[in-house]
This record gives sequence, structure tokens and C-alpha cells, in this order.
Amino acid sequence: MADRKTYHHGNLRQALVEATAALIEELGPQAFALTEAARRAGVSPAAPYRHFKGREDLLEEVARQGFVEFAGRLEAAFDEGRPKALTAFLRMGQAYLDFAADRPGYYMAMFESGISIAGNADLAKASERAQGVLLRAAGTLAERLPEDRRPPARMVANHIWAMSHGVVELFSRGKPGGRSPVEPSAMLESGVIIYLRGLGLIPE
Amino acid sequence: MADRKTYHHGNLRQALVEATAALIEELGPQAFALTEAARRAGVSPAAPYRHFKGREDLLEEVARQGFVEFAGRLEAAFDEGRPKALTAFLRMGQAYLDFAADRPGYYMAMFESGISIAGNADLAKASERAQGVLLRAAGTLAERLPEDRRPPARMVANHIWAMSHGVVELFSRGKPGGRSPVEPSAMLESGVIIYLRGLGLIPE
DNA sequence: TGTACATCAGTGAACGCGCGTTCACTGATGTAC
DNA sequence: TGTACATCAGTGAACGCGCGTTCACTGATGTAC
Repeated sequence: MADRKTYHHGNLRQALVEATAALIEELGPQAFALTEAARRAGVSPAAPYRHFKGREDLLEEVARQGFVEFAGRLEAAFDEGRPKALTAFLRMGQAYLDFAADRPGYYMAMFESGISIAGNADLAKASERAQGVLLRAAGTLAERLPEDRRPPARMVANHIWAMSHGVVELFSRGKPGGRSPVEPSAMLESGVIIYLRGLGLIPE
Repeated sequence: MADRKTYHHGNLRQALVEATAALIEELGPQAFALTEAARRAGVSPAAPYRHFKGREDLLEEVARQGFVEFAGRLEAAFDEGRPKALTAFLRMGQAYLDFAADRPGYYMAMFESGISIAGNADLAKASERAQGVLLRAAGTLAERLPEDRRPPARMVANHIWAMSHGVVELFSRGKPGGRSPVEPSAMLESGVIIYLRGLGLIPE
């Protein structure tokens, strides 16, 4: 990536996005430097300004692409609730963790960088799409309960999202308590199963 | 804080800790500057080096003090499970959110700053104490179940911690999806109640 | 196919900035007698 | 109570650094004819 034959890069915009994601993974979402991303793409520090308004704009694009892939993965994992809504839902939880593990730089840009999602229409759209997947999955699940004990899909989606995000932040990167003896994926699965049992979606 | 009568500050160490917490709250845990903390304490940029080894050391002290207060609040809220283990546990969940809301700078230093907890003995001790409170509370709760369906206290503690942290990160600071129509505290409470029902701790 | 030219995507040097840290120093405080 | 002096907790100037951004520029590409 650092060398290049031609004067024109050819794919600089995307190369910068990927270099930035790698940098965020290494240094954290606030410490990444536009200059350094340019260096890794084999380009002068001024070149990024042909493709992005500035540092913030680049960061938002990383997050946006992250949300797009994230939504796609969640959607594919849920697969419209096939073959059973319950197993599909658990599969989606694993996809959540897998994304955070496979694309840490993107995940951090999305959820830990402090960017303002509302201030960027494309970004907001991508974020909403991802949330929509979660919401529809929760709705599919909730529909299996009789109406008088059916929880709001939004609430279920938020609870599951919170637990998933918490597992990623606290246990997936060896952060605070050091190594947990339990794998994050097992921890999320057991948590979600207990939660769904509490909703009455899984029999004793 | 910016002015001072005497040549000696008198309480600079603590003033720096508090200024740093305020800065983290404003700028995020990676963007705070030692220089700026000194400025706010009304002192030259070299003065902090009389009290801390450097920037990292100061950040770790903010986190350490955070863990101490955090543990104290959780412990007080749980109050040995009085009057009932269940209500005490829910009260502890609220205390978790209250701490994050009242002391955001400390919370960020503890959980979002990327410091290495294991590398600092005092910090590790404070962090473990906070985790210990959660763990004992989960144990007290688990004991109410017959042995053959009693979950490991560590697992319960981790699940609750993950959900609490997730609610703080995703919904307490208006972060990704913008304003949620539900209060974070209501969201955490309903999530914990459903989870505990799934464990069999709350009857249908 | 060839040429003129507009447009695009880079360069490289420079800027002002604030940062973390070090250094020799000095003013204030506390203690021994 | 007074004095000498060690220690402590600040100062202020300086350093080297890398950052984000701007600017006039130039090499490469694409298009009209």
C-alpha cells in the first residue's frame, strides 16, 4: 500500500478508509491521524483533501461503511427468521460479536469515536438500517407470544443490543477484569437465552 | 480553580484529578491534555510532574478514584441485600447508571480510556473491589434458587454488568440512534427484570 | 489517429498550534537546635 | 522565640514532535473535434 507506480493512486478514497480503520484498531478512535492514514496509503498529507472534507469526514465514512457491512451481516445471519425465529435470533447475536471481532476499527468508529451520527445524512441512514434489522428480528420473535404478553419490539431490540455491546466492550477485548474464563460468544448466548426465557419465548 | 493566592497550591494532586475528569467529560478520554488540566488548576504545565509520573499516571489515578467511588456506591445501594435481595439488586442497577451519569469523566476513564488496568496494582485492586461487589450481589441472588438450577454467580454478574454498560454506552449519552423515547433507567430495569425472570428468580 | 485543452488527482512546502516532557531555578514550608 | 537549613512544590522557558489544513503547483487523464 505504501508504494505506487503511477502518479494517480486509482483507489485512494477506499485505501484511506481502510488505512484509517486499521489505525483506529491500533490506536483507538480518537488517536488516529489523517496524516498517518495518508502515509500508509503511500500519498502526501494533502491528498486526502481531494476525497474528504477533513479528518472528521473521513472518520464518518469509516463508520458509514461499517454500518453498511454490519447491517448486511446481521440481516444475513437472521435470514428472515429461518428455520426458526429463535435459532435465527441467536445466530444474529453471534454475528454481532463476529463483526466486532473481525472489524474492530469499523466497530470503534461506529460506537466509540464520538462522531455525531445525526449530523450526517448518509451515516444516519446506514445506522438506521442496522437498527432496523435488529428491530425486525425482535419483532419476529415477539410475534410468537400471545398479544397480551407481547413486549414492544423496540424494547427487546434495545435490551439485546445493550447486552451485545456490553459483552463486546467489557469482555471481548480483554479490557477491564482481564481475561474472563468464558468466551464472549458463550457469554452472550447464555445471556440472551436467559433473557428470552424471561420473556416466555423459551419453555423451562 | 484558575487563581490562587499562595505559591503552593495546597491540594494540587486532587485538583488535577478533578480537572482531568472534567476534561474527559468534555473531550473524551483520549483527547484530554495534561497541559490543559494544569491550566485549569491554575498551575504551570510542569507542576503536574511533582505529583504524577506523566499523563498516563494521572489518567490511571482518575480511573482508580472512579473505581473506589463506584464500588462504594454499588455496595451502599445493594446494602447486603436488604430488605429483599431482588429489590436491592435492582437498586444497584440504578446506582450503576447514576454513577455513569453523575461522574461521566471518571466512568470514561475507567471503561473507555484504554488504560491497562492490570499494569497498575492500586488500580487493579480498586477495579477488583468493584467487581467483587457485583459478584457478591449476584451470589446473594443466586442462592435463592435451589442448587440444581442455580447459575454461577460470576455469569450472572457478567450478564448484568454487560447490560448495564451497554445501556450507558448506547442510550445514556444520546449516542447512536439519537434520543430513545425510553429513559435509560427504565430500560435497564425492565431488562434486568426480564433476565431475572429467565433465571427463575421472579415468578410469572 | 492526432492534437489542444479542460479537468482531475496528486505533490511538497509551509503555517500555526498545542502537546508531553525536561531542566535549572526559586519561593515557601517545616524542622532541629 | 529565633535562626539555619533541608526539603518540598512550584515556575518559566525551552525542546522536539506530529498534527490538520492551506496553497500554488504539476503530472496524468479524458474529451472534443
